[in-house]
Amino acid sequence: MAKLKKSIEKRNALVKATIELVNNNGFHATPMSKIAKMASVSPATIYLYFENKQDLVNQTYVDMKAEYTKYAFETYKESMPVEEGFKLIWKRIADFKLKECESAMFLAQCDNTPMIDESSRQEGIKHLQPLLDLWGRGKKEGIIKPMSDYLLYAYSINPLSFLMISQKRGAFTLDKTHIEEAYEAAWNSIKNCK
Amino acid sequence: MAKLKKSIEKRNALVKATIELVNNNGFHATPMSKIAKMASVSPATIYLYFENKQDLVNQTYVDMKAEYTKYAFETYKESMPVEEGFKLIWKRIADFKLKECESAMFLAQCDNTPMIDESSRQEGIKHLQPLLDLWGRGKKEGIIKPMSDYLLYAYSINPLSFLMISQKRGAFTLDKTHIEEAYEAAWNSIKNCK
DNA sequence: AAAAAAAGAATGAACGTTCATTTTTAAATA
DNA sequence: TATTTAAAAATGAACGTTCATTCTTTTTTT
Repeated sequence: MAKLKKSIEKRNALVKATIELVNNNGFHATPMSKIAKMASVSPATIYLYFENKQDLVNQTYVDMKAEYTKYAFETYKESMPVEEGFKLIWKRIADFKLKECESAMFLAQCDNTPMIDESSRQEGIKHLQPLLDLWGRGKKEGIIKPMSDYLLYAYSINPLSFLMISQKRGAFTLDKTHIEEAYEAAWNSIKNCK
Repeated sequence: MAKLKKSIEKRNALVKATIELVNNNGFHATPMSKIAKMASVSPATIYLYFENKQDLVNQTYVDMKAEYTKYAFETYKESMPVEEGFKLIWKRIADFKLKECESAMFLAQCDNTPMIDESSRQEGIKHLQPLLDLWGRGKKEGIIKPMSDYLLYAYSINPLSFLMISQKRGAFTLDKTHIEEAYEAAWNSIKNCK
């Protein structure tokens, strides 16, 4: 239970190394020994902080999901009008995916593979609640299409992951103009056209 | 070089087993021995058809990408008007992701991880050319927003991957109505609003 | 009967994890 | 404050296992 006292910096270094190695080589090609080396730690030390490799990846996922949503909702207030609130959150998310590109890449990889345990995945989803609440409000007010949240997410949020990955692969560069265009496309796809 | 003559059924069984195991367990947890067992073949036999594990996964990826795009463009003709052509291709893609769910899942996993060699990834991209040509035509005619192809893809095609994965995870079910809504959202996000 | 294909068993390397030991930290004592 | 001491944290080497791949033999095909 009480696994605290131990150096939080060491834990962070391990999480960071995990992200970097999994991003670049994939889960299947990131041995614990490399993670340890990159974190300047003995392989045995990893097991003081994490149960095993799966636990390390699970915790890294949940940690990053929390960081991601914390950033996304930091400046949002439930009192905001729907459109303003959505724009704000959307921009924060776009911002995060550009600035904290490593974390975002790792999340994208986890979300599209079976590498994370189902329970950790569920835990990650919980953090998105404020956005779902905002959409619920938007639907009630007739501002947002009365669609499944999955559809709303697929069209207004998820495309950013694809763009981020394309950018990371060097295929193209996501600049300010692109972000504006992307926001328009996102909003157009979920807003209720009168 | 000439690796033909050998049973094509055996090769297909290996590719199919690879897809199923990687989909369910991830690359890191699909040993060659399991692939062999599922394909009812000796582990050594795999090496008559593929150079090594990486080559097996690469070829599986390129094969599935070819199948995917063949299906997507099968009924499309370049003589079609832009909007009609897009709708047709979009529906075929949606159809493929629902019917050939296993292949589509595998492709999604490959596209979001570093598990495929860059050269195979490039080869896979080539197959999308007809869609890019259609978009080029649409932009010239002022029907489609003058955006980067990456943005067009991110908003009009890629969301289907997210929906497919959500469906596969049992989170929700993608029915006929959803597909119609999804098409509207896709078209709204890329069409040029006058 | 020769060649090609397939098989199962064998191999060596790499991996996740643990063990035995040392080093560091912090509390207790003088 | 300086010294001692016990617990906690950290380590490198070792362990047992699993894996991708190869080797040798058998089966199938031509």
